[in-house]
Amino acid sequence: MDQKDENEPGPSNNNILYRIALNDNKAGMEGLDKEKINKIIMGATKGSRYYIHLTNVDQQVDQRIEKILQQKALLTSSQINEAQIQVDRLAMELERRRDLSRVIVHVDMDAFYASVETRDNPELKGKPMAVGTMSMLSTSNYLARRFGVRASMPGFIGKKLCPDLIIVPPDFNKYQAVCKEIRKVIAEYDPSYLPMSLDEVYMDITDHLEERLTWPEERRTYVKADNVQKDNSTEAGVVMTTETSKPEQTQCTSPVLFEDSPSFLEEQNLSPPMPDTAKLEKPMEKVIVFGTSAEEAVKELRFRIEQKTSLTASAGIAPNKRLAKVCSEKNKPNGQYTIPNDKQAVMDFVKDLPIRKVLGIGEVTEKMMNALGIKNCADLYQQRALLSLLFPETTWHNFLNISLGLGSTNLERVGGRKTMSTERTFNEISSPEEQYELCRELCKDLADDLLKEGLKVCVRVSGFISDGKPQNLITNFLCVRRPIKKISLETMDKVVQEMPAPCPQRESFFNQKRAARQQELLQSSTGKDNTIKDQTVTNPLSEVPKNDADEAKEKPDFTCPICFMKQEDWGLEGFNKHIDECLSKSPSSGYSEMPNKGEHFQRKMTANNGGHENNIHANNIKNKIVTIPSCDDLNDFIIDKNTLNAIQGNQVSEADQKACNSEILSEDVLNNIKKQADLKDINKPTMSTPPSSSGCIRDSALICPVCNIQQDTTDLTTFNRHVDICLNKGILEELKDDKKNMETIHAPAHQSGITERGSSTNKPTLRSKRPGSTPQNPASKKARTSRSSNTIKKFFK
DNA sequence: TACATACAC
DNA sequence: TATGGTGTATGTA
Repeated sequence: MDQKDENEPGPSNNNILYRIALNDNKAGMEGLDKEKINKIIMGATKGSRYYIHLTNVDQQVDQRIEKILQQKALLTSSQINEAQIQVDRLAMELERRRDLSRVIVHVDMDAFYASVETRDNPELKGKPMAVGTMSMLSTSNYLARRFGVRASMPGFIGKKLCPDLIIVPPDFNKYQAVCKEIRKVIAEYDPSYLPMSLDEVYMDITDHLEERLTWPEERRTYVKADNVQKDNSTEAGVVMTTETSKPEQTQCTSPVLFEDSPSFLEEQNLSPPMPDTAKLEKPMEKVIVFGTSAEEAVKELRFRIEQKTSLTASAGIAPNKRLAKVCSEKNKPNGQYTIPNDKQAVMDFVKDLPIRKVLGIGEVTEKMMNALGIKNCADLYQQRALLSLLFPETTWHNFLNISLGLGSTNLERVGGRKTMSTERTFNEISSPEEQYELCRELCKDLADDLLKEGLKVCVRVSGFISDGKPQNLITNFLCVRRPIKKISLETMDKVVQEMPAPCPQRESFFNQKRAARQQELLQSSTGKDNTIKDQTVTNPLSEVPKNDADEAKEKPDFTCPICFMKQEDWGLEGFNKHIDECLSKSPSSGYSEMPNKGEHFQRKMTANNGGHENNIHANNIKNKIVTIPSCDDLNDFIIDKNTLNAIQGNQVSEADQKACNSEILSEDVLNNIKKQADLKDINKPTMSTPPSSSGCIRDSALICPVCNIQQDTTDLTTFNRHVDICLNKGILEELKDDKKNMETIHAPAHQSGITERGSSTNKPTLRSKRPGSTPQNPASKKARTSRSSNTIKKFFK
């Protein structure tokens, strides 16, 4: 491939440069030397893992395209004609329902993070800067954009493009504070605005406009504030009598946004139209009267934001969210664009609109569409019948809506957050210690996040009931104990001070070994190398003996989980070989009896169970993590067994010496327990624990931590059953409440004043304490459960 | 249901 | 040296 091709990115090219090359589809990036910039980017990218990754991903997309083209080739004209009739029928129906009654505004702050940083640090003025890290830039200022530096570009490439680039680490607390100020202004125009991120909101100003018509002029009149950063005097009607502005203050275009790029904007004839009200355009004018139209109202809004924060915003005004979003990009920065509420105006606008400009059409979709000869919305409409035959219903319906310029006017946020997750990108790590360390970090982060959100985690583990199957316990215990040993202590410390030993139940090392061996036997004739050893090495969580996160740091602990012999001189290979041998010697049942050689472990379990080693069994272990919604926000989570097991595994900590049962309870529950029993004593290893008693409550009366009632039993199983019922009762009560809410809550958001969604992005809804359970999203509880379990579970796979 | 993919910011 | 983190929606096996 020659250089020329490589520097002409485009989805139709059969290379991935279009993914890598400068995406200049951003305000402030017009007229750049793309060839030069792309050469630098390519130089920094080619051959990297990232490049390889992109190549792979792109190949998959190409395959999809290939498939679609094949399907297309098979279509007959009669099929297409028939589809055309169906699709047009739907199009007519959609047209009939077109809603042109609302005035929707999308407000988008210009280079938000970068502008905030520059505003707060005058030294950055006039210099190319970006907010982010060497790995990733969140945004760049307009001067940096002239070098090709933009958001979603790694900082090190930014530095290559612009060696003087200053990279400022993000300060989200600061942005949040600014965001709050901005939203206060926005709420005056639409208390039910819909925040999408810190720097973006949708508003419906229809009601405001209606009301605005009745306002006297004073109410639409503003005076430039003396200090744009202190805008307490910019309230309409107030500032008229507060002569705070000074003659030297000129028309207030943002000192932050434009100080570094005015000439560029002039060159491009993109001088910010803001505010283009005649009076405002006179530099020395102090008093500004805004009109009553949508445009004027939005200009006023942007003016006030700028007065208050010294930051500029751009806006789009249109009959629906989709179009408003496109419009806000149109005259960025510091501009606005309007599509009147008129069908013809909408269609005219949409006709030449490149599909990629539409929210939801990304690189992949664009490439697929291009392969079908579709570039803009007119093409999209043209090909509607074909698309209906090639794509799933939801997808082609969406395409049809896009091509007709249709979109939602609903600013209600459906439900609250559905998942919470933590992830980290890391270099290849083969060391188990590092893997576990990462694992621990992730757990800790997630637990912290859960706690920050007011979610409480309740983990309950109970019962080592004698049933004659001790090996399950042993193998599972060994499997999970070490790898995840510390994590839980670190992650859950904020909930509970000390954790007794858990009894993890995830797929054991032993089981995995056995399964692998069986598979190996099955496949031995095929000659495939699918050895246990391989699995041992590739599955970090099955690498029990070599993965002791605590001990391996000092020296590897090669204690065989089958025979319990410890041999520090073994290498990994030797160790695996030994395990193979041991496994091949072990009875096919594998778990039917305590290994004779297991003295080491037996000793531990003897200690754990107060000397009742013969009663150590595990098939009755109950593991649960329930994260209970706090009284004031967010979701409930029910984390699945595997997750719990993993976390419990970490909680083992000094499990060898401690009791095998544990309870990790919510703070409230824990407090209850604390009142009833001395936790310090509870967590101390004891040799006098009755075999069936919980390690947590063995020295005190069995008082249910949920209902707080003393149980008339000393039998742990019975007790646990009771606690189970109690916990479930709680959930059932919540479900009942939800049902009640469904029946009683109907008032639309705007009827109840400022709504949650208007007040905070992070706490998405005020309408319900538990947004996921609101009538808007009755099924979300289940969904969340599944999602949350997935996200955590992934860490332990 | 679980997982993969696409997308946004 | 080096290409993020978090969340949602949707399709598919």
